[in-house]
Amino acid sequence: MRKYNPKKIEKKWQNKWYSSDVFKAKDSSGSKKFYVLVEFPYPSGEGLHVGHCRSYIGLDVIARKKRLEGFNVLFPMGWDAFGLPTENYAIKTGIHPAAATLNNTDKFRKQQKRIGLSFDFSREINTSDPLYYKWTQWIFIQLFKKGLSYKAKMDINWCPSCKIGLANEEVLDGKCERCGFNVVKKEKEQWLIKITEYAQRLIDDLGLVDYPERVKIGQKEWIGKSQGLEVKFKISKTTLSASVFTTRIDTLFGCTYLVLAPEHQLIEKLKDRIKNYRIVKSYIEKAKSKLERERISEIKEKTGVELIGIKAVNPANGKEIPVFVADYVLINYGTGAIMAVPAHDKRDFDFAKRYNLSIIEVIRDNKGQKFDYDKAYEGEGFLVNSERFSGMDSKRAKDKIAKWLSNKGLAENKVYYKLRDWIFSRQRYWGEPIPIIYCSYCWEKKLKKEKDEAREGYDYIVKEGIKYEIIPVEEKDLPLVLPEVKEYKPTEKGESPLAKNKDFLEVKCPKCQKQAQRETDVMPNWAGSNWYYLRYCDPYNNNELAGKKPLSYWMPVDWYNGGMEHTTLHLLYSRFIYKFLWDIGVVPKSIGPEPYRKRTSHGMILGEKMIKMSKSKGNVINPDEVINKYGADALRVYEMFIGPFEQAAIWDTKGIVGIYRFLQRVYKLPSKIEAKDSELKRLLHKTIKKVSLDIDSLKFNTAVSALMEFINKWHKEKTGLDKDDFKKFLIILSVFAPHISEELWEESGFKGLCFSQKWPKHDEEFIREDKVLLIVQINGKVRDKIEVGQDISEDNAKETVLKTEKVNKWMQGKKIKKIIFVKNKLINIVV
RNA sequence: GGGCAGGUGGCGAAACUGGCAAACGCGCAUGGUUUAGGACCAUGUCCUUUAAAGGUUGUGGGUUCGAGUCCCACCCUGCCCACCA
Repeated sequence: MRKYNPKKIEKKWQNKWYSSDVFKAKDSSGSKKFYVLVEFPYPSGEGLHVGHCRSYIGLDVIARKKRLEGFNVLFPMGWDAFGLPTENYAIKTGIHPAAATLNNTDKFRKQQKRIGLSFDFSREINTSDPLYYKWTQWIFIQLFKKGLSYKAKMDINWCPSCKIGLANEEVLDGKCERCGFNVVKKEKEQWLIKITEYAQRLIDDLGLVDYPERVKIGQKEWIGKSQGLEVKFKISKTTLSASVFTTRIDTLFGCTYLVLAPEHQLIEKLKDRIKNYRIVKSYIEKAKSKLERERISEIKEKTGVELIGIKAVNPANGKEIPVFVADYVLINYGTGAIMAVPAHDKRDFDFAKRYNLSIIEVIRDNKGQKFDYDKAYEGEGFLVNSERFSGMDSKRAKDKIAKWLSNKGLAENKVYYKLRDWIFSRQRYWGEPIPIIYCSYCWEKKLKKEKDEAREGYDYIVKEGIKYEIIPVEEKDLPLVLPEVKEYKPTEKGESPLAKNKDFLEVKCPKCQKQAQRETDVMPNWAGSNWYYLRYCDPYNNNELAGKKPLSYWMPVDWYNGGMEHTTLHLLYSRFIYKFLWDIGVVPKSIGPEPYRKRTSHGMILGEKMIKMSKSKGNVINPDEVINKYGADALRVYEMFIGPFEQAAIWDTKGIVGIYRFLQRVYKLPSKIEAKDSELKRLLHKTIKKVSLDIDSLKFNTAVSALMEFINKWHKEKTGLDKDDFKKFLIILSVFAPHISEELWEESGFKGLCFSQKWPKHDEEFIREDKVLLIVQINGKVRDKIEVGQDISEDNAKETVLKTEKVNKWMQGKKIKKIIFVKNKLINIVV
């Protein structure tokens, strides 16, 4: 009796594959290329878990199928190795992050090979390798040279526990994403990247790519474009004015007060005229020091202080209105000031109610329902109480009022984005050192004119009263290697541990050779991961980020799959960096302005009761355990069978048993090759058709079930398949279960590897059925099913059906009103 | 508060442009095989009912010869974002 022994089979084939070059992508090839990319993992100490595998296996199926279809496939793997967990591990254990990383990547690679993934490991990259991050630093320098990176003092989210500045996206609910500590505000000098400059293009070019609609929506929402009007409100008895941004200029007549953000500069300018300045000042101080957490929890409780002695003028009607400072207005969106229309904005309404401010209805909904002063009406409608605009439709009023104000020079069209510049500094150790040098001598040498034109943050910085010129490291001196340090912890002041390393900190200025200082911040995780797919095209190039020739051949990425959680930020950042590199000609123009042609996202794999798998909950499933028990093929097929690829799925180890049974059944079949049976042949061709279509549309689960149905049928039949058809079956099976397929291929005496055959095509001739099952309905209810010839005519069908016993029984004493006939499917008699 | 995804057996899930609801798998039940367990094989398994028949896709309505699928209203779950003017 044959026994299915996955351990033996899998080891054997993995040895063959990984010691040969079957998975290697060839840079020059006559055939068409196909670039399949999966997000590279952060090599944590825990190793791979079954969630990673879902993406790898799914795209491995795609990659293998594309190869069988004759494409020259690039399917690479690498490591996103910089990052906090490894650094925290170093702080705890004293083990150098590089050593830990080496350990972890070895582990990951080994695990991936145990699954039989067809990655081209000869192109493996590692973001913490100086030969790689040389180019990450190089990109930063190019950004700097184009004025797209700058240093600015800003309030950052500071985690007092991790002693690290956090990006907005790392703050969840006012707490540090990693340690859960409450985040506070802290002013720090940070490097920023001007992604905002690309906002419009990042929206527009979404039209060029094949992403799921929800991903496109996510990107657009994050960029948050809004088109509106910037309107000037004069401050009474002064020459000053406050600009506000609004998308609802049609509500202008309902504006009954103005609100400034606490950080608004106008307050300082009006200092002497504000009668209650002390109270205002203390409100501002309090607002500024508020923790993120408090601000969020106080959304419903809007607070503010009136600037007594100050009035603004509503440009619509010349009326004087009060001015407030309140922290529900944000300094970093729009102009940092708003015109408040309490009748038609919920936030303004809440505020006006609290401080007893007047509320004037100016928009009435189209049903003409009167405003009830109970809550704001935010919809559109027609104008009331708006002088000569009253009665006008709100859409038309927008244009009219905008024109009227523009002609008076009081307003202009404006577009704002929610997207902010990207904070690119981390006061940490385990990251790419930012290749910047600060030289005070160079600054002093500058001509007065140059100094006048210089911008802080772009050309110079000020540190403890001294000005320094910002000078990028010379490109020939890259990589700027991350030095050894004694301690990996940030300093008490919250500086990078690099600041304590004198050999690193002190450097000769590349311009004047005098004593200068290095930047000690490092880059965030994103830095290495937003251009890695370019490096795979040419991973060993030491003169360029990647050569033009391999880039032109391989790019763009044809299919990129990754986690749902990366579909906004990682995707946006990497699209931006790509566009920049494309603009400066590093990436050939011919590739086009987008890096990824198609993006898909796999769903998460959850533990029991829909709980996320995590180390702390102890419910992480390690693929090794599964492989030890059932084999890699079973793991692969199970992960594809578990549910729709793009939806979350619940892991159930018991479910693998069914897959194991299926594979076992497959293994025992070969004795049945020989005889011919047209029914089985027909099913095979149907199966080929379904599996081909399903894989292309990411429906792996139904593709697997089609394979099962075929095997079940074969298992029951007394007869088998001929050799050619058996080959076809093995080939379509091999993308899911490559080891067992290869073994059976060899055992059957077929030539070459199953891996390098041709993907079979189904033959419609074989699929065609002579007879079809016609559903017979009476009044839409199924009453009978009869077998009729393919393509039977309507008249024939009627005649046949009306003769049958069952139909006659149901028809007794009833008249036919109508008959609906759907060819080869159904006939419905309406009585 | 906004956006997105989803709601179908005991469970994971199928159902192409409206046309046999529950394919495939797990689990369960009965029988066979086995020293026993496991494994394997066979049969059955949405609900009510012996059957005939009827009912059933979160709830309520609508369109249609016909609705899990389309339209309207509502309820629930998950994820993401959140004072963005």
